[in-house]
Amino acid sequence: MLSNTCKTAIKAVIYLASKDESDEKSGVKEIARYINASEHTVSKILQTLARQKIINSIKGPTGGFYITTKQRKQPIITIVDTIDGKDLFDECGLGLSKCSSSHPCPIHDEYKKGREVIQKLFRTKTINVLCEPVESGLAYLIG
Amino acid sequence: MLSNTCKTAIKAVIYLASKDESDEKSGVKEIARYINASEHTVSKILQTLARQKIINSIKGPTGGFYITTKQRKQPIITIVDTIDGKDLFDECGLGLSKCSSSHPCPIHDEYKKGREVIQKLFRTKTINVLCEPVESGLAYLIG
DNA sequence: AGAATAAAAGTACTTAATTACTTTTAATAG
DNA sequence: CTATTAAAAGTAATTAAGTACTTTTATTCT
Repeated sequence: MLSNTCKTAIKAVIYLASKDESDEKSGVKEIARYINASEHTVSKILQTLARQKIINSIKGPTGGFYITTKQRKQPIITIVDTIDGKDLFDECGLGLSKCSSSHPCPIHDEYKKGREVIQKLFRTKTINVLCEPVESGLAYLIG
Repeated sequence: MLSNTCKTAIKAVIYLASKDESDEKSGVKEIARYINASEHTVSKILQTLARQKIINSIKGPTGGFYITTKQRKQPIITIVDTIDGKDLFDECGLGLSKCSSSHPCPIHDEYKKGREVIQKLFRTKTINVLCEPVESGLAYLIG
């Protein structure tokens, strides 16, 4: 469903959002180590997200990436849209080019039903929600 | 969700299954032209499917690919499993490695709900079902 | 049997996705 | 104001997915 890059993006954002202080900054090295991904990959992804104002970045010593309280209220779909593109949830399940609601393929409606559950999930659940189990630590999720 | 190769596979099988006669054989050229895909790609895919006995092939003149009445009763998932692999529907929606039903991530249950609608669809709908609108022709679907 | 046909199979090429490396720029601390 | 730190940005290398080409093998028809 989601690309690997997008999954890494979500993990990195979860890590940032798991910080108690809204302005606590994390370096790429630290994040990459924790989520077990390549430093280079993580920095590329976080740069992209920062450009879209989904997270923030500060250069220089004591710099790093962080996410504000307000930004934590964004739905997860903002990450997905930025990394995987906006039409991930719009295509026919079988890739039939001429399938549409007015000319549906035999599985159109049922596929749509499933897809919409997932889409709604990404639209309504916020980044905050992903950090809920933070009391018991996030290691079991993204470590 | 499905890879492009897998979508092409499904289209090719729909084309085969749209033939009235169970033993009516179609050549790669004809199939590829109809579903608007590369001949080479289509033949690779069909060879794979034939090896898995999802469809059949006969060499030589008057040869080609075909699908029996019995094979048309197979669920679509057999194609998906063969082309995209068996664990397409088993992963966590966010790619969190340690997410599981006993240690679910915050969106685990809801994501699973959506995924299972789609999975069930592929498990229960047969190849036959995809050809139901055959009376009005398949052109609007795969042409 | 020999020629012709069409899939099988193996190989090579192309493109896109992912990962790695290098240089530049901004910010801070001494 | 210089050195250091860390992200930004651009480039290059790798990997995987998809597409193209070539040779082989089985089958049928003459």
